[in-house]
Amino acid sequence: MSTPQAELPQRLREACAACSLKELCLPRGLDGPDLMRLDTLVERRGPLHEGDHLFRVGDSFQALYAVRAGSCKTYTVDSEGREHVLGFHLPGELLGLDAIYPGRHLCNAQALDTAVVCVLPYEQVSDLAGQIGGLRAQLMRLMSKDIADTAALAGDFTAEERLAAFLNGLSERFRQRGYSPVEFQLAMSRRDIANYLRLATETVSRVFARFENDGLIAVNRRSVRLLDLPRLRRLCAAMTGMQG
Amino acid sequence: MSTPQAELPQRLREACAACSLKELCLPRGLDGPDLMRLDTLVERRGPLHEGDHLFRVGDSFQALYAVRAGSCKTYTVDSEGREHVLGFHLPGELLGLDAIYPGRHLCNAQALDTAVVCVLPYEQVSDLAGQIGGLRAQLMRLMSKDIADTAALAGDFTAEERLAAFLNGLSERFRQRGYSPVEFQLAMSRRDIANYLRLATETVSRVFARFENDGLIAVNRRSVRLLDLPRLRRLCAAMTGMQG
DNA sequence: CCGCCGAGTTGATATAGATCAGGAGCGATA
DNA sequence: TATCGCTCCTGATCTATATCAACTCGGCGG
Repeated sequence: MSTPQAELPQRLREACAACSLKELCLPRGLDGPDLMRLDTLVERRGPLHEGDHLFRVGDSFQALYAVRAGSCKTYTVDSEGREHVLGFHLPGELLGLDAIYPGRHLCNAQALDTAVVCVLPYEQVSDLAGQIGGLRAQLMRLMSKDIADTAALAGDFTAEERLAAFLNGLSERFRQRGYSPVEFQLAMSRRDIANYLRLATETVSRVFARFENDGLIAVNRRSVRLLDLPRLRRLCAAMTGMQG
Repeated sequence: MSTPQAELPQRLREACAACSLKELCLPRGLDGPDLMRLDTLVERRGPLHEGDHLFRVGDSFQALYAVRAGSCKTYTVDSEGREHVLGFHLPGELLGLDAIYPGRHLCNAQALDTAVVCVLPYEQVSDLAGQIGGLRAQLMRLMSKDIADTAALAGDFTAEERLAAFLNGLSERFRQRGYSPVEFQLAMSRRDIANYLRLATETVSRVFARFENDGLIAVNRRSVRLLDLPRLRRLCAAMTGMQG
């Protein structure tokens, strides 16, 4: 049933980038013709440059996006002017799921660095999902995972638990993509991390410093090395336990 | 295209209860035969009594549940023993969406009072969603809404904003179900509310008291009357703005 | 190469909300 | 009706994290 990535049609292979979109297509018995049909839907967009917006609050919802290269953040600015970062999106991850219900985007999506995305026109993907059970199942799974992840983030945890979970989550995602799970560059500023974790930037700085003092990590500006993954995992076990 | 509720087959009509499951079936061009097919999938379960569990963490995921009568909470207990309430579910609302991805339940679901639920076997519902575009679209919409709601809850807001949004959300949900949007009984304890909003129970008590002093609400134990809905809405505008 | 500017860090202080402690109301049980 | 056992409320403190303030560092333009 499973199809090695090399057999994916071209645009789709690009969209997949060793990621959740690969999951979207591969492990559920999509065969050549099915993949070809999905592939023909995919358009490429970009490159976006740092700070460019992929979509903004209020934009009509037409398509889901899969990050192909670079990274994005999604965020809102509330009526008091506070910025809330909803998520960071690495290659292969899907953007825009929250816009399906209202039919317009509820958040802004902005490139954190030079980024390329694949456009998945929603109506057509949905139609195809009607015909291909594996695609439908995988779409539901991705949305389901999004719900669980967001719920974990919504929980009541300390600054240390939250930052540990953040680093652990990034590590896991890099690992899945074939990059080092213990040494990587952060694409986002301290301010973005803080807004994501509901902390002040100063608190993020301080917890980074504390982790470094404790020998958990080595951090310099945006480059991070995880020195004690097991201990980091234990620190955030309570939080990751909610994500499955 | 739209079908008035009276035309729904019996079990489905029960499952709907003037709610999101009604949305699931009605407004998207499901006709009589389609509805009949969905109806035959629905089984009823209950009554559950206060404190009974509908499912528990780790249970194999077989079905989604729609509350038909009464109400439920979903919650987790983390490795430190802290309880996190993920949501409260009124008649018509769907439970268990977060379990699709991992194939097992990530949270516990417990009746807050005497409750009846409808069981929607997931595989069969998914198959049917493949055949009926309107059902598929509506399932996606419900999951999408769940993502947006959870993201709003995950945001960084004050105790007052959070409690105001909680009351406002309940009001809205009661209104949609044909009940009074300004006078209702809370099915959940202060402790549950606090765990849901990431506050201490004492803080919930105090904010209730403050709201009452300010003439916003009248509250006595679990009965609540909203006296100034516009002002309440303004208090939580920042938060509800994230939900669409 | 210098000087600027924004990002990040670090220290001092403030505060929202937690925790601790006690008491009041209310329903269930006998 | 008395007593237990909750849930809820209220006051007194405590604390994790925010806020305010100053400084450092590294990159970039001129």
